[in-house]
Amino acid sequence: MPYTKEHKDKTRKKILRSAFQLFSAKGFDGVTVNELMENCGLTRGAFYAHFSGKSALYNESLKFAASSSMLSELKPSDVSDKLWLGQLLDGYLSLNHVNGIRPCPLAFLTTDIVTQDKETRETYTKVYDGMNQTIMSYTKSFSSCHQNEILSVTAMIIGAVAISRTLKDQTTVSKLLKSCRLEAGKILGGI
Amino acid sequence: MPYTKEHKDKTRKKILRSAFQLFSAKGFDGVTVNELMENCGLTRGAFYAHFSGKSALYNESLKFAASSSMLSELKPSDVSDKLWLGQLLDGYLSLNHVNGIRPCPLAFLTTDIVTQDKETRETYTKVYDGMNQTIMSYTKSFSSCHQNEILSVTAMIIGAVAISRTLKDQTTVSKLLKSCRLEAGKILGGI
DNA sequence: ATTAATATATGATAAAGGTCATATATTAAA
DNA sequence: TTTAATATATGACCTTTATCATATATTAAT
Repeated sequence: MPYTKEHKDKTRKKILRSAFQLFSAKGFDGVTVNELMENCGLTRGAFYAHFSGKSALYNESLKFAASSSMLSELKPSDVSDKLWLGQLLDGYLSLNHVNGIRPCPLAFLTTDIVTQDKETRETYTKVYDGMNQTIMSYTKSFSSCHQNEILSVTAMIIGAVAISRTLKDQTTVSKLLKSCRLEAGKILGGI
Repeated sequence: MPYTKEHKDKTRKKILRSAFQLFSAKGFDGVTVNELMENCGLTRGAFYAHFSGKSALYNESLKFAASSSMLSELKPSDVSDKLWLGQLLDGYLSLNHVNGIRPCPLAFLTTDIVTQDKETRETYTKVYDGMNQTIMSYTKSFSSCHQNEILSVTAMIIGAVAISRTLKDQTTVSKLLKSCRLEAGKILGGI
């Protein structure tokens, strides 16, 4: 028996992390299996011992990213829902996020998803539903919280980050992020 | 002198239209010069008589799409700014739009833009600025109109359309669009 | 009808990239 | 230290595709 059981799992995770980083930065077609593997110190040959193909990897990396995302982080028990939600908005609408620190797949892969296979699109939909659920669950405790408000805030902040990535001028980006932070806070009942 | 002078220009426009339709549906890498040209009844060889390459075409098709977009349409003089803005929001946040009738490049190409060349990104930025300008100019006449509100509404409706395209379930999409229509109207001063 | 200018088509090229067959390297267990 | 199981690397294949050189087709003007 070669290698420990954890070794393969670690490599798999390393590939997933690397994959999401690259996919979110360059899109499905912008990433080659070659660079992906070299990015984690391996060569392309090893790839097919871990995943059935590039499409399958994309889907898995999306799941992986969602589970390790900002929004999946669990709230410390000594922080109020309202405060926590405010912090989530702050983090989501930050320059760090736009510049690729723990990017949200919903905002970074949006357009790319449309051309992916059924499985991947279903994953994306689940992640999207999850985001709405998360925001709703925190909002409920301090606001009347209509569905309209949740859905529109989600669209706004995903849109804000997606657009921000296309803009070069950081001042413009900051203005956009700040504006959305403010208006999103208002919609959710004054955060 | 073969062909009329208009002929080349017509072909060019035909290519641009075809290009934007395809690029917005499948992204830069998802479209081949071959299919693009066959889509307008020509073959790939003819392409290089009109554009210097695929990247240049992408940029040009983006400009073309912006100029023929919903939001560039000029308001009939007998319609109030407020009413017109409401109609713009209705059209933008409609199933027709999501399904590709005169798609807005801002919402359909968002992620794709990040990996394009400098010129294309600059074009995209201009189109984005233009959208904010347009919405602001209509809003000014009936509302105090802070920049925060404009920027957040733009992000919201672009986000809404971009997300809608990723979702298969039309009921979910309708709910999302309706929600954003409502909240965007509120933010802009009750439309 | 002929011609000249130009649009379009065809064929070729070269590079890129996903995938797989096969060879090599690694290491836990005997 | 040997071995067996498995991870990784290498080489090759085949397809796809952007681009360009060259050939052909088209048509306004003569």
